[in-house]
Amino acid sequence: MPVPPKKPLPASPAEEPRVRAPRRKLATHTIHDVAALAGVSSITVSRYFNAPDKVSQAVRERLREVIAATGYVPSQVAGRLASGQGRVVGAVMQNTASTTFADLVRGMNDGFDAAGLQLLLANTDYSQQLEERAVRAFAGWHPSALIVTRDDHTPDTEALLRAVRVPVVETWGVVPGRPFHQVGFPHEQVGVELARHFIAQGARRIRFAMRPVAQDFRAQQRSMGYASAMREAGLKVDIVTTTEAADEFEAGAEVMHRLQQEPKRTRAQAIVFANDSMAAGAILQAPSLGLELPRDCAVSGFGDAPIAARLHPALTTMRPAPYEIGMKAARVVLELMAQAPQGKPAPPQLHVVPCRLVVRDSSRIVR
Amino acid sequence: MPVPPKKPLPASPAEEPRVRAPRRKLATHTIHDVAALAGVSSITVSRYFNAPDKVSQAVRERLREVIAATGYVPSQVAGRLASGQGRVVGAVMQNTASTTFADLVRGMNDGFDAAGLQLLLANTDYSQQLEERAVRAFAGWHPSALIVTRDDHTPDTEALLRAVRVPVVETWGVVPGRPFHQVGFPHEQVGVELARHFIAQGARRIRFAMRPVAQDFRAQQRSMGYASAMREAGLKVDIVTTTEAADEFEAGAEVMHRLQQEPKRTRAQAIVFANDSMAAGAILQAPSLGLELPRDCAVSGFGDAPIAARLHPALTTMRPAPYEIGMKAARVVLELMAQAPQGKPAPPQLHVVPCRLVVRDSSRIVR
DNA sequence: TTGTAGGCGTTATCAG
DNA sequence: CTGATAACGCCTACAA
Repeated sequence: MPVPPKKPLPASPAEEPRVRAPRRKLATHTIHDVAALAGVSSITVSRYFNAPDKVSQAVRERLREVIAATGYVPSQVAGRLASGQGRVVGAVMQNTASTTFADLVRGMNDGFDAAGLQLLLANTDYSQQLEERAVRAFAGWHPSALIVTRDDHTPDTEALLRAVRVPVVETWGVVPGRPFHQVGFPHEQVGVELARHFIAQGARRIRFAMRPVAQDFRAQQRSMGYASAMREAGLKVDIVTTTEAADEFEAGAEVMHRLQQEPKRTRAQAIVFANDSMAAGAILQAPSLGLELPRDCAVSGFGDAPIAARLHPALTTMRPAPYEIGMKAARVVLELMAQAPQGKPAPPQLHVVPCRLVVRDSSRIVR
Repeated sequence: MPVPPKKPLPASPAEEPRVRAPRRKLATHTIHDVAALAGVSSITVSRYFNAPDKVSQAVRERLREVIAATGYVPSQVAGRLASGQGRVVGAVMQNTASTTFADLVRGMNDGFDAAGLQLLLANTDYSQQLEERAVRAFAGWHPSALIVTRDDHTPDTEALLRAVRVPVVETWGVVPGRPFHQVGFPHEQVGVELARHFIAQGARRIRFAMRPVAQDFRAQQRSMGYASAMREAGLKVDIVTTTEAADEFEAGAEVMHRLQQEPKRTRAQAIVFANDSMAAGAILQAPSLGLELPRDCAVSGFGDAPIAARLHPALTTMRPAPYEIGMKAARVVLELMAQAPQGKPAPPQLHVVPCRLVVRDSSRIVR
């Protein structure tokens, strides 16, 4: 006869032979506590949160009170495990600190928030290694989608992205021929438009100026667009790269120094700067070099930073729409989730959120 | 004889009368799959990830191969549920899009990343309502801590913050007498230092200029510091507020317009701008108004934005350390987690990450 | 509209 | 060093 497990000695409460220590709990109140207090089953409480219409008015009222009294909040962790849906989206950014990328994040966050998806963020400072690490880390959250902000991944990253079997959206730039969905605009086109803007005004010596950081591959893409437009027009491609040390403003100033030292007759009539900060640095430096812009040299930027319009001369630039791109990326993800609950992985599409040329004084070619 | 509760149908697998449809799964491979393939138990696989030293060299090698072959990634969701530790930190930011706050986020992210904590981000655009919503949402993730970036919460939010029974860190600013941990610097002090900087140079008519947005309560705190320093010196407090419509740069320009129209003898000798953008707007606008800075009016900013050093005159400003503040906030959280595994909730402490005065040309009082 | 049974993938506990 | 067992808190499937 097996021993009866219960109550060998009523006097000593610590007598129980093998009581396992209780394990650490995540929640103070659980759905069961709430259910018990309201006199319903726990699934009804679950429905109260996930499908309120399926719960009667009366029960709903009672639950509202109990929940308010206990301060119960459903556990996201348990819920996601049980439902088999992570409802999380991982986004890998190259540079969280710039306002442009910050706006991109804001757009995504707003888009996902409304749909109950939690955005997980990683910052890589343009490192491919860190991107790989981030993607791997996100995989463990069973993301509903992954968003990346570059198109040149390490082979391992690319393999990982396919392996997670989840929609992948490349954002900010778009380039043809990628195996993933893309939301953004073609950076080459930015270079093309700015070059043409100057070419159309009759300029022939047009320079592209950028920093040497291999990291900012988008700037390189823009420079390539510039180059192709120049070649198309039969003009000489003239890309200058600044020294390493400088920050963007400093780099812009350096470009002007160099320009000033060139003989007037052969020097660039216009400079397409890789971004607004460089262009601003150039404009701010010009007066002390005895250069008057745009008479002595027309300039343009990229980004339409708030300061662009306040410079003298006001800066001609291309205005991207980072917030809209982020929002659109979120929408694309939501669509993909709705379309393919499982099975066929929807062919990759290109979503262009265009970039606008904003013409101000700085780009006027003066003869 | 009662029926044995175990093993419902050992012999015939297809005999079962009611086979339930399989439920949706989160993972493609589980820890059990890996364990089976490697010929060990699943707990050993768990140890391989969480305590590798407790697994023999041989087994470790075998597991490495199997994991590489399957592409298995441990489920964060399941792991956190089982371990009873969310290992998540929720951070509520007022304005994700500014570089300063973005740097704050970067600091936190870097700090938490190293410790395996996942940062969850919310953006409120200075809304107290959205802050409350975000805190509530984060509660469901069983955060190890919550980070907020203001000290004036709604009563409900404040109640929520206490109810989660988790360390709460208020960051960016610090003010005495709060019930939560704080990491940052006293914004009043910024106003005090800048006012004194001008007072020490003999200026008597010193103005503080800000936008009317009630939202930026930090700027208000800085203005109060300015005011107290002025009163202390027996000088008149002169706080001007711009019109609604303008952005920061525009607002700064507006302040200069107003200044120009005042009679020279009574107008401000120095202006403490609420931030660098406003000050930059002012400096950029001045020449076209026939004002020469700092001769006609000395100015200062706040934030030490990259452009501050490149303006003419270069802008005197206060330099905060957002990245360091974020990093420190992360450290504080980690310490609190280590200190109080449970029980006594460590008395709130103040951690000041100081803000530095950076003197440049714009603040020179010329007589 | 409400309830029962059981599993989601992992780790804590206890035992070899 | 390795393993069996039982939660963790919720939700899907199915039944009433």
